[in-house]
Formats: sequence, structure tokens, C-alpha cells
Amino acid sequence: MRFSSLFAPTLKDAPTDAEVVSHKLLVRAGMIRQVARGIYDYLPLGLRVLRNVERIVREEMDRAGAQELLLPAVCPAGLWQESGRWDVYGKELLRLKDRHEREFCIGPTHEEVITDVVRSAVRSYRDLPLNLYQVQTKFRDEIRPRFGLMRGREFIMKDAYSFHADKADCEREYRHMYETYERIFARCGLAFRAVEADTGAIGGSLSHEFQVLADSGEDAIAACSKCSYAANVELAALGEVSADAVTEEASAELRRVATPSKRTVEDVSSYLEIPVDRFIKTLIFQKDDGTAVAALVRGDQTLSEAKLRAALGCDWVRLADSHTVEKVTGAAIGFAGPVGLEAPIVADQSLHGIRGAASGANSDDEHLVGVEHGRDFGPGVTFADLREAVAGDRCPRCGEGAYTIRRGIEVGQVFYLGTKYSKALEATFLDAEGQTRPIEMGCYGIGISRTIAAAIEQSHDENGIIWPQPLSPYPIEIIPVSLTDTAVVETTEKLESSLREKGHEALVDDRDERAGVKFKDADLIGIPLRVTVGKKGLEKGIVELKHRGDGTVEEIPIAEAPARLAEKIG
RNA sequence: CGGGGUGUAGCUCAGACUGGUAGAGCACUGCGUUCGGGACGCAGGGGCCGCAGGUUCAAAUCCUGUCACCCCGACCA
Repeated sequence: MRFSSLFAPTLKDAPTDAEVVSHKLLVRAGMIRQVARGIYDYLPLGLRVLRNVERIVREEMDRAGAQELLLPAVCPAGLWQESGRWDVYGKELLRLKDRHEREFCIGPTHEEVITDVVRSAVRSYRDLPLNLYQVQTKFRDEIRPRFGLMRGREFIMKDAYSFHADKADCEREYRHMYETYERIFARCGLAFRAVEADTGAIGGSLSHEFQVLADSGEDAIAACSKCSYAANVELAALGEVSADAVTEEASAELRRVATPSKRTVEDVSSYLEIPVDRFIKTLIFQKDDGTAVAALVRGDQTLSEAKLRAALGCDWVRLADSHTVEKVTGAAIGFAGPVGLEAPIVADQSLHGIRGAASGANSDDEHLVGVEHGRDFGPGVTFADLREAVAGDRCPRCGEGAYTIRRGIEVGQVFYLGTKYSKALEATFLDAEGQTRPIEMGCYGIGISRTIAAAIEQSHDENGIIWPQPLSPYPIEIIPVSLTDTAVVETTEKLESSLREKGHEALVDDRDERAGVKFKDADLIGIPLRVTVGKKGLEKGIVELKHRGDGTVEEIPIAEAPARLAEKIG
């Protein structure tokens, strides 16, 4: 490819609306362009990277025995009504009507559609198992898209769905896909970690996320320092804590104190001069059945909604609005507490036996101090693991290690779905005994476009992108330093054609620009191997190979160049 | 949806407070010099100042509305 004819409008300045480095660099390198909030064009270089990720994904999925198909982006409402998600998915689901006023949505995920395909064709256990996948544009009308390709509304996803006669076979496939994902992300040249995860709106009971490790990641993951356990902090298991400083605190008399307009834990803590870890933070939630529940964590802890959902056994919870809070506690937001509260209470296990604590008094502008579990609240309180893990928390799996927290970008997730969708959509089969049974399902997603952003977040420097070789838009770039020196031009052309004979398409910067401009653009675009062909080198009979990643330079004799370079491309 | 902010040339931004011929740098075109890490000179082209109303002799500037985009929060692959 000749750079002079490539459509790659590079920029010296990053657009102001780009925040994260992957977004800035993708735009500056002329790979993507924003069209609307969370919606992007892929320009030629960006598309080549996208195709590389897709190619690796397809190769590994095919190798794993999955079959590619393509489902519609526009899906009829009926299927979504059958599964019940038409009502529960909310505004993230982009709904539209056709000319006959029939309702559709643009698919944010395709469990319904694929299940419809399978139920119409599968009759017998002999038709199973099946693993079907597609690479497709999805649309999720996110509340707040951001960070370029990291959280777009329209994005490209590989979604696979597997169908099985029994749970054991489904779990086998789950592990198989887990291993396939490890191969995929390893082949993409990414440093990643598979972690236990929440199942969220997709549903199901077992899930792992594949997180690319990067400081700018939106997710926090807890990993044990001793054993292999790792999980999203919202799900990372915490053992029962032994009596700590809080519970050893001498019991005090329950007292009511005035705390005018002090609503947050921080406000009240500094006002009363009581440490935040001796606060009982009381959050009022609404469950999916409409009832309210109070969730307690310590003032220094963050409640995990995922854990709360699990503890309550419900599909979703939502922080209650001010109206509900007032109804439940009899006070404005900021003054809720467990003492005398009518609503059901679930508390983090670390609050068991707490004494000498502070909490809201369920009365405007008042808090309680000297609160003691057992004496002042309970016994109806349910204790559970409700808080997000923090660095230093002990790992309950091995009981030895402590958690370290790292940031990650979720690029893939695997779910064991069970029969959630097959039951709702009546996707059944006849087993060997002639019994009608619902199909066991798993689903497996990879954010193709997000993987591109994650690769950049993980691998870049102040000059631009550093692509892992397998994702690079071109495997190698050749820069002829001069266009007037015939030896330079001829060597460049020979090198280009001999690489092409070996199956490698080089990007040749044949623009009539000064060398500095070409070098800067090369760094920005991030092709990992760069060959400089210049007069100086030719006089010595060599070309220079510069590695974009570590900046090292190798001198390669011209005659050996095609073979040596092809070898490095791999 | 709540809070904050921004819309002026392809990109980054001045100009607005105090209304009076629309600017700079980069990019682009031509010529010359230069030529291994974003060169220099000279000469050019390019703007419904987001959009719509209003005030005014006169609006990029003041007022109202609207749209778009960004950030923080709740939410989420």
C-alpha cells in the first residue's frame, strides 16, 4: 500500500472531545471519526485493525467447532416480549416502529433471535450440541457513551450461543469457550485476566469476564496474591471478618445527636468527629417486585449492587428515589439508619456484632451514636457479603493471599445461561427417553471494537500507538527517506515486492514529505516494524529496522532483508 | 435524568465582558530554497461565528428558544 494514496487523515492535535488515549490516538492516526455520540466511522486503517481482530476471532471460533451465521440487526418486538426483556431491558434498548406501526428493536444482544432459530430447527438430542456465532453491529443506547470505542452505542461484537442436551455438556462447552477466549486474546497480543463476574441483565448463573489490564480501565478487578482467584470487585468474595477494631469498641449508651443538614457519611463523620469506619451506611433500595429494602455497609465500604442482588435473589435493584426513602424511613435522604426501621434489612457481614457505631436516626437532621447490633437493631437482620473488595482484603478461596486491585477493560464475557431463554421461548428437544426438555444454553461475547481500544490503552507511548503485531493494520512500514535518490527508491520497491511475494503487504510511505514527517506519522500509526531506506544505510549496504515498541534499531544487509523481515513479521 | 461546560476555517484556539469590515497557529494550493525526527520565505484559497427567533441603524458579540458535543453522577458489554 502506498501512503500517498491511502486515506488516513492524520492530525497533529487531538480533538477536544476525545478524552482517553485510545480515542485520541485512533482519531489522530486517521483510523476512526466520530459521527454522533457513541457512533463512529472506521476509516481504512481502523477497519484493517478491526478485520484483524475479527479474523483471529473467526479462526479460533471455527477451530473450536462453532459455526458462523448472521442474524438481523432489526428484531421484532414479539421475541423480546416472549422472553420478557421487552419490558425489563429499559431505555438502553433502541425501539422503533415500521410503517405499519409494528414494533422492533435494534439488537443489543441476540439470545431471543438465536433461540428462535434453534427452536424452529432442533427437535432431538441428536441435533445437539450446537455452537452458533456471528460478528455483527450491535446497538445499546447507553445512558452515557464515552471514551471513544471503549463505550460506544453502536459497536461490533462477536456473540456466540451454544445449545446442549444437559447441564454437564453445557458446562463442558463453557470451559471450552473459556479456553478459546484465552487463545483469542493471547493471539491478539494482549495482557489480560479472566475473572469471575456478575451476570447482569443477560441472566444466568455462572460467568467470567476477560479483562485487558490497563490503568484507564472502567472495571476494577481483585486478584489474589497467592492463588489464581480473580474477580470483578463487585463480585470478589470476601470471607467473614473476625472481630475488628470496630466491634471491640466499648459499648456505649445509645444517644440521639443533632446533625443539621449533614447527610453524607463524610459530613457527619467530620461533624461528630467519629471515624468513617464506625458508621453504618444505610442505603434504601427498591427491588424488582417493587418492595423496599435497606442495605447496610460500613461507612468506609462501597456496596456492591451485584452482591446485593445475589443476597436478595432478585434480578435487579435500584437505589430508591427520595419519595420512597421518606416513606420508608420517615426522614429525608441522608438520615436513614437501622434502628427502628420497618423495612427488611440486609447487612454486610462485617457489621455483625458492631458496637459503638453511628447511623442515621430516621429523623431529619439527627443521627444516633453508640449503636450496637443485637441490642439496638436486629434480630431480623440478614447478614451477607455485600461490599466491594478493596486492596488488602483476604482471599477466602485460599485463605492466605490478599487482594490486589487492578484496572481492567472488559473485552469478553462468557455466561452459562441454563434454561432461562429456552424456557421462556419454549426451545425444547426430545431426549433419549422421549422426554421433552428445555435446551441448556451458554453465551459468549467479545467486544471486537472495544478490543481495539483496549489494545491501545495497553500499548502506546507519547508518540502514538504501538500495535501488537497481529492487530497492526499493516505488518511493516517502509520509509524511503528520499524520493529523488534512485537507489533508495529502487531498494524500497524491491523490498516491497519481495515482501509481497512472501505474502506481506507493507505500507510504503512514498509521500513527498520530509523524513521527520514520515517518522512522526509512523510512530503515531504504530506499525510495530519500520524499515528506513536511506542513502546513509545503502552506502553501508544495509537498511534499518526500527522496533516501534522498544525503539531498538537493527541494521540489516540489503540482500538478507526480505527473508529477515518476513521472519520477524511471523 | 440531575450537575458542570463547549459550539467561530479540516484541527487547536483567540475575538464576546464594552455590538461597528471575522482572526492566529497548524493543515491546504502555487513558486523558490531545504531534505534522516512534524523546515523556511513569498503569494494564495477556505467561514450562513451550530440553528431559529428577538432587541438594535448595526449582532460572532446582548436576549429567548432549540440542537449538538464533552465532563461528573446514577446506569452499563
